[in-house]
Amino acid sequence: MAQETPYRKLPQQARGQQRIARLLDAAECVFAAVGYDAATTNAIAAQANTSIGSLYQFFPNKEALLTALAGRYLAELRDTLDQTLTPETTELPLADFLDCILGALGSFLGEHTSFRPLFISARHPGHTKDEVANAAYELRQEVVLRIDGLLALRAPSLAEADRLLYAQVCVDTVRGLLPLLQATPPSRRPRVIAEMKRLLLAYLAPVIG
Amino acid sequence: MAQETPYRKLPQQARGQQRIARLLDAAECVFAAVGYDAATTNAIAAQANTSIGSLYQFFPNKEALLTALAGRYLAELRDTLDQTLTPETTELPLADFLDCILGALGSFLGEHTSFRPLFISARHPGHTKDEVANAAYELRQEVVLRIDGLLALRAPSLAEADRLLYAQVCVDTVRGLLPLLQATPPSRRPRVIAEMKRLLLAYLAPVIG
Amino acid sequence: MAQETPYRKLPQQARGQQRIARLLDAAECVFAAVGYDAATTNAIAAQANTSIGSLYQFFPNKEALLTALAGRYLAELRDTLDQTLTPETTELPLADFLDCILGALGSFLGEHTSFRPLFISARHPGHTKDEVANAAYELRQEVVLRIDGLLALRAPSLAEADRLLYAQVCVDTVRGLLPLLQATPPSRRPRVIAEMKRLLLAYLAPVIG
Amino acid sequence: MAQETPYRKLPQQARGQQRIARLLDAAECVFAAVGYDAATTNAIAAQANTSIGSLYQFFPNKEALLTALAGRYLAELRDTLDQTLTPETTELPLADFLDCILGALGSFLGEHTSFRPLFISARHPGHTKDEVANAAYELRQEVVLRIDGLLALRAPSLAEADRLLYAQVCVDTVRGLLPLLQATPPSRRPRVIAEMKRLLLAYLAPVIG
DNA sequence: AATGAATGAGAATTCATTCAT
DNA sequence: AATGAATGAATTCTCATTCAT
Repeated sequence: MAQETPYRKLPQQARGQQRIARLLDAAECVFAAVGYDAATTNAIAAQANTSIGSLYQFFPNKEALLTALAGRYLAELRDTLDQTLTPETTELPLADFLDCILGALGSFLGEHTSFRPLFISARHPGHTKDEVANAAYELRQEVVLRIDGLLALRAPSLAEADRLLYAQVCVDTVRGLLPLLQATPPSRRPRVIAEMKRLLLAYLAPVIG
Repeated sequence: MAQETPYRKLPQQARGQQRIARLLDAAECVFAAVGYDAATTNAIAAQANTSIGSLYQFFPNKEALLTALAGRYLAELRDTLDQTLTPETTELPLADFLDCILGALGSFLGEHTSFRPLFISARHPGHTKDEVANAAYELRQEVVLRIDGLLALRAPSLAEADRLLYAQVCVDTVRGLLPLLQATPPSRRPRVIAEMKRLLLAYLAPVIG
Repeated sequence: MAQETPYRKLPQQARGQQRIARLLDAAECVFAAVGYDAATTNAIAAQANTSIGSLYQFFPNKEALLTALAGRYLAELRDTLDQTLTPETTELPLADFLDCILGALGSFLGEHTSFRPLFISARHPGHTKDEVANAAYELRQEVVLRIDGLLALRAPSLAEADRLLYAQVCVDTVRGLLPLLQATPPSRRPRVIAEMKRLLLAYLAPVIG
Repeated sequence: MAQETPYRKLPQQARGQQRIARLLDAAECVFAAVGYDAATTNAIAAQANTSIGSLYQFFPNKEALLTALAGRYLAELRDTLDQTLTPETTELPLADFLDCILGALGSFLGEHTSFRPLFISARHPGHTKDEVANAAYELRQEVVLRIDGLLALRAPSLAEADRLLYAQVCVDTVRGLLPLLQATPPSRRPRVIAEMKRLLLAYLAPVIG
């Protein structure tokens, strides 16, 4: 889970920091537009208003952009979760607790559109080189661990293995339903979200107090 | 849903029929090994022990291989579902009913390992050219419609729109959980499957008799 | 100028003769539609409602189709010229004589649309493999020799070399002007043809009685 | 007549400018040797001592090379015509006037051997994608317009439409005769050129003062 | 550091021609 | 003879990555 830093060199100067941020913004934009495979490093450099040479000054290869982008998402995701999922959340009734979690995730997804493919993408066993899926896995695991932590507070008597399983099932269920949510016209999305909550509530209620 | 036949020409000779099958087998194999994007038509031809020219005699391009493969899966899937999901299934208690459905899908997935990526792959809004996701969508919709049909028999009083939504939620939930199942070591898979069933049962019980 | 017969084998049976004719018709059609280079032998076979195998039964390669087609044109051209350019033509005033020649060539071109590219195409020195240009050259030479023959009757005192040069200049001039004629909207074509005649008349009058 | 610049990107570095020139030289050479259709981009890159990647860095496709080459010819042609066809030329007797024009064109053709195929090539109606013919058309039209302009000075009383037609007839006549000139052994070329002049003079004398 | 030109392996696809049936 | 499947060299073009300036 711990990974080498994807950067070729950490720039000391502020200008470099900005350039990295611009490159990541560009990568986010291009990945979101055409997908990781179809994205070209030249297009990313162009989108960032830099030269391809500069891109490779900071990132050793295309995958490093993805990794760094995932890292940035991870940091932002942690921030969001830190702010919305406090230990007090644990005290809420289960339905409200779920609302909190789904709300936090939902707003994050809403604000980081290109995060969605990363969050959704599934690992295909065998495709060892599916960088997107690997990066996605790590991001989801972060959410899983958060939820696991909250469940631990809320239902201390649960066995650790069970708790982790419940958390994973919840996250993967949400992941599975996200495309349906996307494909649904906005007017009918609340209904889908309601189903999502009902599903998770029905699943968790028997095991969580 | 029905699409133009992806074949360039339907071979009149038996030899050609076999070669098409061999090419599809090869495509299945290569797609499963490295994914659609990374798969090369040359690799597929080689895997099929044919020349690249023969491949293009029957398939106008790489996408056609995927489409044809999805078509073959669809036909086989229909067969499997026809055999395992009879109207009588409807009479079973909900838990057994779910066992049937999940069992059918599970055995199909088990026998067609490279079908899984297709079944799992999600559409990323915006990537209009994501052929895998598009093909996957059609395959899943077939399952959705089957389940919808069964639900109609089982709970005739349900509104059609609700029924379809329930079916979609179930299928996408399973889709979401499949990677978890894959990533779980075989010894612990029964537990995951049990959770899957519990999840779906808890979701459906309140709305299905 | 004499060339090997382009046919792989001269079919004894009438059926084969017909098939050859059909193939040449098809080649004419396809060459006219997309040009020699872009024409594919498969397209020609398809247009002829035959199999590619049959095509190669009669023609050893693509060039042979062109050669045979040129041969057929040559025969037809000779027929046309035989009928329209009789020795009596020689007796006419020069203007009427030119009318005859241009009329004969014009009607032939009108009836054999795909003959035009062949007639027009120029040899590019150096492109030794420009089959179209080579075939075209032979066709034009036939016309040159005819005109030369007529000039010999009409102006017996001319030196042979001069006569041939005059004939060649006339033919190449017409060849040069044909694209202009084609590009001119039909309503204005008579004007272009009139210029063509004026040009040739002004050229020949001083040297031909 | 003005067309989009065929270049993919205008190189900012001097090195790139040189490389473009080298690539165009190579294209000129290869086109001249085997013709546009048979020329391969790899051969052009090799001839230019560059990698195929560099070629595509500057030219998006093979046609762009032709277009750029035609553009270069056009610029050079304009220069040549500017220098040789001054308004004073108009004052000369018609025979000398023709000498000037043919001389200018002749020397240009002599110095740019691979320009000839471009200048000669005819549009075949229907072959919409005949890039060579299209490029050739533009080059010839430049000459036509130049001659038209000179005729306007020389014979101001001519109707514009007539003038343009005369100019076109002259250019296409020359175009038609060029292959004959090429095919003639050098020793006899002056004779052919003399005929060419006699032809044009006889054509123009009645209409131009 | 920054730029962007240079590289070339590798991808998809075509098509003339051969050959098994 | 007829059919059409099989072949594979050849072609155009891409793009991750390196390197000279």
